[in-house]
Amino acid sequence: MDADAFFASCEQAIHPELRGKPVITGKERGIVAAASYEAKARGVKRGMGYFDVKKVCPEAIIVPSDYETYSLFSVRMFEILRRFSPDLEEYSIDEAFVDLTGLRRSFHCSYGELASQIQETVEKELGITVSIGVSLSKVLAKIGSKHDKPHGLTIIPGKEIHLYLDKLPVEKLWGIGPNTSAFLNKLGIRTALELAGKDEEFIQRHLSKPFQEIWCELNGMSVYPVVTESKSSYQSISKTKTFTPPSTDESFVFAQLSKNLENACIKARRHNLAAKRLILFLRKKDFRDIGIELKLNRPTAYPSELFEAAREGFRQIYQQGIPYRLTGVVLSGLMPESRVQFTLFDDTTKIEKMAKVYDSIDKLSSRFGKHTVQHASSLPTKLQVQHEGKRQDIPERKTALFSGENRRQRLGLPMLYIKV
DNA sequence: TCTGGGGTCCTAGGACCC
DNA sequence: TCTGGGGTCCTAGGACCC
Repeated sequence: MDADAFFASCEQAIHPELRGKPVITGKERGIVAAASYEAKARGVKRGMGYFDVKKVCPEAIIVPSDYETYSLFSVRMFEILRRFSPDLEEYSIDEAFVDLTGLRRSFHCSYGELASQIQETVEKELGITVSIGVSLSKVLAKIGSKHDKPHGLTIIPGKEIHLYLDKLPVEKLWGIGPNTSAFLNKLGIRTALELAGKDEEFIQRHLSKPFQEIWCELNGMSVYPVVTESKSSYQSISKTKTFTPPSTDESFVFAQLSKNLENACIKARRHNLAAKRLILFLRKKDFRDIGIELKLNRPTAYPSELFEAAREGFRQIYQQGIPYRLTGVVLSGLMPESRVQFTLFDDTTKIEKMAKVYDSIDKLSSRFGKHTVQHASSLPTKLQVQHEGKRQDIPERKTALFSGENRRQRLGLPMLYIKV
């Protein structure tokens, strides 16, 4: 099951005055996150900039994304599905896989009728429409759900699989991206049916595991399980930010990185996680990335423990005079904070102090808003305006430097700016 | 489609070990 | 000191997804 234009539909569900109108979400990002079908009909696409949106659809109503509301709709949607089957995979905020096997008996109806009931219930209770595909495997069900949108219900029985794969280009398949499509095309395979029709030996010779699995699924052999357990934790946490125009200002670029690092750590601490590895990367104007992965002495989610490594890593990847458009950090090798052990050589007193500092920072943030206290190294973020000739002073906020800056530096403690 | 942000998993090859 | 054969772990990078 896949909700139709989910974010936009949620907006229309709670704001009746938006119904029937071209609605776009993602105002805060500057690009289209979701577009209602009214907007899509006028040529609005995901990822479009608003300049282009205004051209094709001047009457579009653009609203900021409201993730809390969408999550609420999502939760309620999954609750409805659970009434039908406990074997539910929450695949994304607006998509789910449900294993209906065996349920014809208890509901006294066919799988198709069951799906139809699900669809009606969601639409009646939540006021949004969904599309459903019913078939023998997840890949086939996904094809079905996309086959007829919005408000579609497509059943693909084993005998009719070929009818749905025939006209379907391989690049439309779930799990096959531009690269594999190009490769398959070189092998003379253009449609999903051509891929499914190859024999097993051919598939094993030319393709790696993920694509062998897709081949099985296309042929009605289910190999992807419906994963019932909800994702409890993260493998990695990343924060990236694009800035325009691209910058050659080293301190500005590092400040961006620093800010991302702070944000990633905030998220890690919120989930009580500590990272064993830190990845830094910069994206050049031409969209090529350069990055470095650093092993940390101690799993941590405290920026002040990471800055030294980050500075060194940054020094290694940063090239003078090259314009960058984005910085990113990834915290990986995550483990529960409670399982972090001290080594013989850790300065436990210092670490405990640091823990207290960050605990306080997090408390202040929850009371007064994010970044009430932030690291000084993230501050040059606001100095961007130099491209127009002169630097502006730190705007927006009046800031005061914590006294004792040098002493804090000596102690390896973070420097703090306080919003007044 | 000249391109935003946050994720996951797989694979090849090197380092190292017995 | 050189050699064969077999295995594990780690890392960089690729490919995809929403």
